[in-house]
Amino acid sequence: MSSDGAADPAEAVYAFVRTVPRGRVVTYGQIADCLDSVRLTARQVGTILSMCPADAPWHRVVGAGGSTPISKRSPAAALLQRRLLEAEGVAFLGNGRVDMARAQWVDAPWRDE
DNA sequence: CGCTTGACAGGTC
DNA sequence: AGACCTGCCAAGC
Repeated sequence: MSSDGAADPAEAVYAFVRTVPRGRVVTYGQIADCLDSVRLTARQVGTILSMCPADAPWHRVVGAGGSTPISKRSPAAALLQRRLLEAEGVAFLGNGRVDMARAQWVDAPWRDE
């Protein structure tokens, strides 16, 4: 129905986070790296996610290292995120960080380490 | 058209 | 270990 369709980077981000399975998280940079089709940067992902609609599991998106930068803007949002993630079975570290080693979801085109 | 801002990332001090 | 700087790139004014 629209001529643009996939030209909307925001929709690509929402679509990506929707593909994240329950109990798994992704980082802003990871999204930007996988969505190279829309040439996004980690910053844009965050900005877009800030407008995130209710149908996008934004709580599965965390910063690098499993931190939640939203905590400075909205501590309530960070708490909600942690709540939702814990409810999904995501492992948390003692300092309020996600256990990336276990919860970070890796898509196919992940480079060799 | 250009400066400012921004849910980031990584490095340095 | 916390504070500060740069790079990235797009959207807003």
